Order: sequence, then structure tokens, then C-alpha cells
Amino acid sequence: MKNTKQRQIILSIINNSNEHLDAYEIYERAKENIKNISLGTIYRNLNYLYNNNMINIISDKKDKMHYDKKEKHHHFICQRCQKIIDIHDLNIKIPKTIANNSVTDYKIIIEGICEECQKED
Amino acid sequence: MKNTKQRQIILSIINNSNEHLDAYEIYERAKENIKNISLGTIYRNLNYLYNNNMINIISDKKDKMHYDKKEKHHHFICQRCQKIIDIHDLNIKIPKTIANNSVTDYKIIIEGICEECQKED
DNA sequence: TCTTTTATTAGTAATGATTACTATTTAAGT
DNA sequence: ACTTAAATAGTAATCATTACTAATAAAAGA
Repeated sequence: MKNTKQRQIILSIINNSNEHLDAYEIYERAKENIKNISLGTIYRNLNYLYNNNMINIISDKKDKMHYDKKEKHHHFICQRCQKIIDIHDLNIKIPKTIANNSVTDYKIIIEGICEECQKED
Repeated sequence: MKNTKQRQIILSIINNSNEHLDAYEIYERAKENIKNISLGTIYRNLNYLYNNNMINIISDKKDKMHYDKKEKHHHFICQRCQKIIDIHDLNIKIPKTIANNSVTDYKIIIEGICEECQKED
């Protein structure tokens, strides 16, 4: 509801990053702008932004959340090095209704071995 | 490496359930068979089974892991009530290679409003 | 512009899922 | 049966996230 400086900075960090930052990484970057910003403020705003459809959440295998811009794309996760790679050019069609459930969005998580890990074989 | 009674029970709980149990729910069910089984044993075995490709992990929005059988299917998550519904009949083709990364598996998470929540409107 | 209202914040404490640790047990190979 | 290395039960520790509270500041009204 209120457009605070803290919220603006957190959103811009996510929208200007191509990484998949976790809350603490966002906290560290936000401190460059607001030196005494609180970690609780980061979490509160991340939840606010997510609930208002302004960012995405992706979760890794290790119980930690990562935050991502809303722009439509999917993810490839390397099973070996756990690296997450953005996939933009996947031409998939998902129906608007599945078993009477109305579809609003979808995410595809592709697993495999990334190019670099394959070279190590 | 060792085929313990604990590990067998944990795997069978997951394979015989159509829910998406979390570690504590698996713990409670395992106690019906081994009354003094330890929660640590549950977690250790879940990680073992996951690392050996015998179960899947799905994570909800609330920092808790859920465990699922390996059988191929996808998930619909209701944005309103957070219910997870299995989707078996999705006819999607994902390429074997994406941007030089070799694909071994993929998961599709479909979001939307479930049938029951729609009725409430 | 000044005042009021109410969401938001900083800072800290609490929670809860998961992991680490250790002495003891047990599966599996000899 | 004997040995040994992996696994277990039980407990303590860790760490991501949430809750709490007094102080602050954005938005709305006068």
C-alpha cells in the first residue's frame, strides 16, 4: 500500500538481476543503498511483492527460497552442480483448464547435466 | 548401502501414498511400525532416497519440503488454498537438449484456482 | 503546509525445519 | 560366529524465516 524506498530498492534489485538471489543476498545489496535496512524488512517485502504478483519464488533443494523477476521464463537445474539457468525459448502450450481447475500460470523446471559438467566427463 | 527396516518403511510410506507428505508426517506414519524411530533417521533417509533417485522432492511456498513417489506426473497448485493436485495426463514434449544442456527430467508446476475454490466465487 | 492516520520500519527475540554429533546397534561380508 | 562399516536413536545445534514492539514516515485530509 505504501510505496517505501525500501520496497522500491528490493524490487529493483530483483528486476535488475539475472541471478536467482536469496533473501540474504538481496539484503546485502540493499544495504549498499540503505545502510541500516533490516533483514526482516527484506522478508516482509519479498512476501508482499510475491503476494501481489510482482516477483516469482523458486526454491532449491536446500530449503532456501530464491526470488526472481516476473518476466516469463523457465529454469534448467543442473543435477551435478545445482546451477540454475534461465530458459526463455521453450515453446510449450498448457491448456487453460485442467481437470476442472482453472490455470493462470505454470513453471517448467528442467533437470539434467549442464554443458560445463558434461565437459568434465 | 544397508537395507535397513527403517529405510524400507520410509520408502513404502511414500510409494503407497497419494498425498505429498512432509518429513514430520512421514515420521508419524513410520512410528506406527517402529515406535521409537528417530526424526533424524527420517531426514537422513529422505536425503539418501532422493540422492539415489528413488523419490522426488517438491517444495511449497512455506519453506517446507514434501516428498513424492518417482512415478511421472506433474502438479497443480491452487493459489488460494495451496492444495496440490496430481496431474497425470499432460501431453508435453520437452527436447532432449536445451542450449547445450542435456535434459534428463522435467517437472511442470501449474498454478491456478482449483475447482472447489472457484465454486466459492 | 500542518496534522492525523496507519502502514512500514529497525532491531531483536522467537520459531520451526533441518542438520550435526555421539555412543550404540545392526546389516552384510568374511 | 566375527568383524567392520554404515545406520540408528536421542539430543543439541544451526539457520532461514517469522513475530513482536516501539519508533518512523508515507499518504490523505483539513
